[in-house]
Amino acid sequence: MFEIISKRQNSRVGKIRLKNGEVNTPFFMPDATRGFVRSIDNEILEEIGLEAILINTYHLFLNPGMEIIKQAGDAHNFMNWPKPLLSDSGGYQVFSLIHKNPKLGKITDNEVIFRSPTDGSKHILTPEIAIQIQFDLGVDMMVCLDDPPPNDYPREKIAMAVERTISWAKRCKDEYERQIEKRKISEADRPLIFGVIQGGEYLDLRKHCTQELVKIGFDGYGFGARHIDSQGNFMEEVVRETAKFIPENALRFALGVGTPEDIVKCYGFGWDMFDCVIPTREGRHGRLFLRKGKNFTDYETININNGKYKKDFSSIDENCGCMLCKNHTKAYLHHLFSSKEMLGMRLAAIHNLKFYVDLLKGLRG
RNA sequence: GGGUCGGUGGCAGAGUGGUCAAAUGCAUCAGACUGUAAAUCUGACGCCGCAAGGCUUCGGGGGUUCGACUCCCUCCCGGCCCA
Repeated sequence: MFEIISKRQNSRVGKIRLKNGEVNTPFFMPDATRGFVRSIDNEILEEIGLEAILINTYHLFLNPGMEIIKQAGDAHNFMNWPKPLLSDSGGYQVFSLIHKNPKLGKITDNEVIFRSPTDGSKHILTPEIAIQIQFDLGVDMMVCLDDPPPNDYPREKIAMAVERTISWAKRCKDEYERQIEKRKISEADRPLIFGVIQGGEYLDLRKHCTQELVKIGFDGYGFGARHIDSQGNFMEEVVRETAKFIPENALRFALGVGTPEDIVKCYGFGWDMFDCVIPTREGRHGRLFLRKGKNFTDYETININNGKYKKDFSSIDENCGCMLCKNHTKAYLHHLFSSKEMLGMRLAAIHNLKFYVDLLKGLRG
């Protein structure tokens, strides 16, 4: 399923063959958390050159709910995205909702109880349910439910989260095998399954977690929680060394990574897969990633909201061929943003995604 | 001409004797955003100062008062009503 085509030091270029198509590694997936990349149609995502996108178990489970998705067939049919999909397990919501705001739910060794921030309703996710949902979504790659604690938690709490993540990973793998058998899925069509490595900033915990997950056995391993420390600095050593604990023939997924420079660094350390909200969210907020030359790793960012762009009729990024750069000036994009016109946010998000796609293409060589 | 209501910071608009350099919204100027509770959030926004603090403000002028954006007089300007 995963084939390494070339290697250089720790990094590698490869190809994954999945039920719904091939994906060249390293690659970046935009987050279509609720079944859509905000403001951007799938047709444009394909046109930009994206080969896979990420959807979220928790969010789709809540809305529209699995009944609707099953009626449509699966998530590919529902979204009309025939190419590979990866679903995140809802583990990140354990972090972003509950760890950050305990009122929004409760984590026990057995399950996660979410309280919907919008209507207060209760939703339970167990490792088994998370896997069942992901089979119903019909994705090409799925992720085990995990417990990602904030990096500034004390060591003993991080260690607890590691043990919980390992035990949930085992339950996920068991459920995965049950589902494969029950649904009579062939080896060629089976979705890949990823374990998630926790351990915060502690390399020994990361190592222990990885080793235990490898014992269970997964197609790929994700670097979980956050790859930046509580001060916002890239955890270079932990991210670099953790990659080395993962078997070479397994995929290495740097979850939630990241800025272009973080992605480039992670790639150098041997990570193959990335996803992040940065290009779309920051685009919507007016931040644009611009190449400084032909070399995509040399870039700068601008905030198109800044007053200095009001009369700047220069092109946005001469080295980009996206619909924004082909057709419009900085002054015009500034005007769209100051008018709060959604077209501006949309064009900026499209541009940033194109920047990411090209960056990854550049890494592949 | 008579009556009446009103004139507050870039705009809109609170405030009606001290707690007011003056609510709030908008605009403006910046910043943040990393497996999406995010078209969101944060800060600045009279002048000087890093700050403590100081200085000058609520149409103009004059007055009452320990103290006025708030009360009185007058002038200017605007809305509405009557002639």
